[in-house]
Amino acid sequence: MIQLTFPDGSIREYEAGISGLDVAKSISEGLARNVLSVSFNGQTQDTGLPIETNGTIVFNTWNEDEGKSTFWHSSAHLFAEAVEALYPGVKFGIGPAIDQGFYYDIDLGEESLSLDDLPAIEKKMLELARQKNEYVRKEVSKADAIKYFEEKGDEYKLELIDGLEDGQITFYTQGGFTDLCKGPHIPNTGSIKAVKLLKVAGAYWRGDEKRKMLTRVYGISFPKQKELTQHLALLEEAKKRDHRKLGAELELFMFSDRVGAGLPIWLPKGQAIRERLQKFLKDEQEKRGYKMVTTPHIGKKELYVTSGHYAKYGEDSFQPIKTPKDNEEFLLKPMNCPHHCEIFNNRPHSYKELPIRIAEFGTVYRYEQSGELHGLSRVRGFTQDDAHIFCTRDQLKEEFLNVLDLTKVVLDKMGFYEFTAQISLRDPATPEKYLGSTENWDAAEQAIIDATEEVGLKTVTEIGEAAFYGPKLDFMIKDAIGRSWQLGTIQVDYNLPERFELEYIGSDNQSHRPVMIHRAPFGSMERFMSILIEHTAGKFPLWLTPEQFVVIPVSEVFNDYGQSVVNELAKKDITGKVDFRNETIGKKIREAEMQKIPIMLIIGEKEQEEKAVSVRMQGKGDIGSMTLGEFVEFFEVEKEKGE
RNA sequence: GCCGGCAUAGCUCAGUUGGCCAGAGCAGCUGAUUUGUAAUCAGCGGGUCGGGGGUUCGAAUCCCUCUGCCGGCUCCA
Repeated sequence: MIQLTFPDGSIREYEAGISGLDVAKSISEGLARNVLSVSFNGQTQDTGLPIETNGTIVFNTWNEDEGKSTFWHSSAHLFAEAVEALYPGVKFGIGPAIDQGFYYDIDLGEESLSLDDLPAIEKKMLELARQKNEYVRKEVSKADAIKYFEEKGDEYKLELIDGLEDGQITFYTQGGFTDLCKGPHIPNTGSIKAVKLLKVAGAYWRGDEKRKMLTRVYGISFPKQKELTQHLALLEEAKKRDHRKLGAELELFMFSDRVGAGLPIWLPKGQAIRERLQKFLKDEQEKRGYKMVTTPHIGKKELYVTSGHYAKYGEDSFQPIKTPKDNEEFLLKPMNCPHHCEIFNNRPHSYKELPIRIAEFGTVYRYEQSGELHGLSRVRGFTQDDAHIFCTRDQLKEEFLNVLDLTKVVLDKMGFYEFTAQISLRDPATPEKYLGSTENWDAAEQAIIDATEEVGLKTVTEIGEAAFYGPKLDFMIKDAIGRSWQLGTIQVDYNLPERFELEYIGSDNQSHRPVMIHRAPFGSMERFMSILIEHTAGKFPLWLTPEQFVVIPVSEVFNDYGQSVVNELAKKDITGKVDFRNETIGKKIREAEMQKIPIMLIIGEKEQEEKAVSVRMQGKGDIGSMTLGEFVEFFEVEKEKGE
């Protein structure tokens, strides 16, 4: 007999060799029907596999991430089966589950796939799913595995097998399709009730741009049709919120082919928001001892040779600008930090001055590959809400906490209440990728870990994601429709102080090297705006929105009163304008609604007599009439709500 | 950069297998209308069919090339 511990802590006894499915059955029929895979001692496996020893067992159903992942992985196999049935002779790369669904890479040979071909594959998948074919696991020897795929002529699977150890190779077969796969899989195809293939795209074999481009098909599947419908509705919603669409509609920013790809141009309304964001951050930073600076947009090439960026990125950057006579070379600045290091170097520093916090909304230029450009979230010219903190090693943790606090204030203000922090550490296996001593790296990584623990931040740790000069902490936020984005970043750097020979005089009258922290709570104004637009769907909170209200007179007779309302409100720092156009009020309201102006003030004879306004809120409709004084109070309350 | 797709008026889109002066709605302009909570009516103007080259008696439509955009891949100091 073996003892199995369940998630609730209870323990039950079973015969050794019992399958996960039978354990589930012993609990309830419903569970047995819904279990997709089991996690035994933290290892996910098929429900049909025997359990031989004592341990903990977790049942993964659709409600668990593990369950979804198993379900989607099995769906990828079903997809491959359908593709093979419709396109005989194709070869397969890999087909994993991802966050939202699955994909499979296919070598179609002479064939090609377009979006129009997908419905036929979906249909085939559902047809095969209804056969309720079991996913049958089989352990095979390496020799047999090679033999199978040699006969099939699938060099991709052979290459995968090449990297596996004999004795650890398994095949899974469902219906007429067999795949190299370590599993686990759901019991049978019958639970896959709804399928949608979403995208066709190219993907390099093994992510290597020198190797063959395969056709990747992305899809998602569900145990219920209703869930697919909901998912598609969510995708629809995301499309509506697309910042590129809203940015154009609300006239926040634009691009111009003549100016160049990836070079955003901020229009007056976008700029108004941008300035309010910057003012907010500047005020918060001033409270925390930051000093603003301005540095030029270009710098001598040697500056970046010194910083190490030239060696690392020089080839892939905008190339140097040359002066006409002396042939000096200048680079568009890709970063602000070398300039800020020179500010630190401007004069000697005592330990008593530290930490020194230098902030700049610094516009930088980076050559992003043409295929990378995407709205405001990936551009070639952008403004970082940058700052560099120069401190002693002993101050590192406290400064880190200070930055964490600032970041939290910023996220709260913006309405991002759900976030995690990702700690990116170096990969000890590839030390050649990193600059600086092991000792310094250890200390920096420890400072980040300690600080996040001290404030009880929810964190995930990623090995190998560190920057080349130091470990970092990135904030991952969840937006209003549940998507994750990476926002601000905090990075510890021992490297630049070394390269720029930064020094301060300690209490011992000796020279010491300061530590540097790079940080940007927004990340960049451009990227942050893109996320904010999609998070709010263009309905910015009152304190941020470029036009807080519009006055709509019912006829031009009341234009003068309308202007006096605007003037009165301007005194209270409430900004808006009168819509003087000769249009019906229905039309003016419609346009204000579509422009997402939060407040419409309709005025006519009654309002003029009573020094009042009739208030309509965007998306909510008419909320009644109030005097101007009452409106100012109402506005302040609404503004607080939005914060 | 790579693979695939797309590019018609300011915007959203029609334009059948190459064939008369390339269309619609919205926006714009002019005029009428003076409006009470999501589109008032009428008239008018507007397009080198993304740029360049080619095939053809004839190209928005077919081919090449450049630019830009979209979906991915790779990359992201």
